[in-house]
Amino acid sequence: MKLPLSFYTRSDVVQIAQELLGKILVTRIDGQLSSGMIVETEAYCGENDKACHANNGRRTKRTEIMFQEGGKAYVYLCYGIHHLFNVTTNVDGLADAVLVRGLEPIEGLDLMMERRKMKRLGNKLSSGPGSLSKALGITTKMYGQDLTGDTLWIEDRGIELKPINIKVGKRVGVDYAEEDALKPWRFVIRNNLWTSKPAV
DNA sequence: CTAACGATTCGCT
DNA sequence: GCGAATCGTTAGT
Repeated sequence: MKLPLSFYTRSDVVQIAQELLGKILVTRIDGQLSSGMIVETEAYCGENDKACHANNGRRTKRTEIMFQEGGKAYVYLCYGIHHLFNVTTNVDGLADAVLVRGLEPIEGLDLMMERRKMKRLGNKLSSGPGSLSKALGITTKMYGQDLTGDTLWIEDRGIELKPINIKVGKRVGVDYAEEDALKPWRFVIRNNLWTSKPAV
């Protein structure tokens, strides 16, 4: 079943990041379905987290969506090349988000491989935030998409993870955030092939 | 208006 | 393992 708005509007973004492991991220573009299980996430908190784009009152055109009510897609371009997909959380006025960094493909394998221009299936297909966005066809056109809509959404298919199967670590690529770079806000599924590089 | 840089990936060595 | 690719956003002039 599709996750309800109430899943996203809760206040503990770190908790939500952890719960998103094992959920299914789905896109439907031009009638074509593709999906995968979320195997890696990172939490970003608007208040008190220098790694977050919206930290320190930076409410700009780009970060605006994070300040609104949760349950929307925050997509932005990184290094001029890669589209990174985030889920916004919390209530109106609080800019929290969860970055999805790894996906285990489930449906639409051919479509994903075509988008990624890969000849053979490999874990590079959708591990890493830029890669999975491209595999699912997520671009900045999806900015602000409602996750309770029918283009881009997240499902719960009853997959349950025990705490022992979840690894926790510091976030990737945020060394500039000083002391906040050390926060244990990265969650990955243990022994899953589809997580991005540095295993915690 | 201008300049600097990033929540990265890929290809080559 | 290392470096280039590449452009929107941001902050400062």
